[in-house]
Amino acid sequence: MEKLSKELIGASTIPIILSILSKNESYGYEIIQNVKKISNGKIEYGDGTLYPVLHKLEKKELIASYWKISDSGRKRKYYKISDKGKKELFTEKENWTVINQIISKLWKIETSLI
Amino acid sequence: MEKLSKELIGASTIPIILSILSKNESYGYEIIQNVKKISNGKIEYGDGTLYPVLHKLEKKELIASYWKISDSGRKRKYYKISDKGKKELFTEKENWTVINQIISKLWKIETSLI
DNA sequence: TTCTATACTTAGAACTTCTATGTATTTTTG
DNA sequence: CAAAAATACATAGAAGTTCTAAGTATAGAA
Repeated sequence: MEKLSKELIGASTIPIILSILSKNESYGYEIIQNVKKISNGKIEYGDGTLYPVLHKLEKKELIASYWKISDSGRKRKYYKISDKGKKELFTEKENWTVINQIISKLWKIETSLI
Repeated sequence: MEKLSKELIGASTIPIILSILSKNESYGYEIIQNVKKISNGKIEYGDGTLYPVLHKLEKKELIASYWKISDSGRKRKYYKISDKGKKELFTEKENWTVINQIISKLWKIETSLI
């Protein structure tokens, strides 16, 4: 199985990021690694792709950030989900469920005709 | 439940159109009505949205078109899925399944932590 | 005869993400 | 110790997308 299509990646990026942040605070680089791992390499965000998305989410106040110095002395920008972000995530989940139902309905009918 | 997000609509448009055309030949206006019905009004393509997508799919040779005059005398441009389009639909289904697994995995973990 | 529904087209606006490039530090390897 | 690789973030501009809006045209209903 190959990489996923751009459209699907695009549609899933925000719900995925919000989901990850709803479990633990995290920072850009770690999110990229995490998503790669979870998806078995099928989703690999470029850093130039993810960071602008994080900035956008912060601007919309769905997440908030703060700088932290790690033990190694490395600077990391941590992101945390906000209440608004949690609500948004809930809505995104509902949407995803609905579209899945529509699509699986279509595909079931079709399969039965083949 | 409201209308779906643009991103999800965008990601699902091509698989949905190809699915519909894999069952029956159809034309733009009918596809719009059909999707509206199947989705209980949650997906309502504007005509200015759907037609360019059909043109794009035709240019990529995933579908082919021909004009037909209906009994009423009205001109309709019918679209038919091609072999290439069927392959594409298959790939899209695989992609959709994969992303669903990734996402539902994320959401399951999260739910169990709440 | 006027309005609504049917039917298609396309230019341009608006919005996205992705590529490419830049900066900087820490860790690993030779 | 020096070089290379990994870690970490930022952003301008390219490229691609869909959506809005406006236009054309005909059939049927009121």
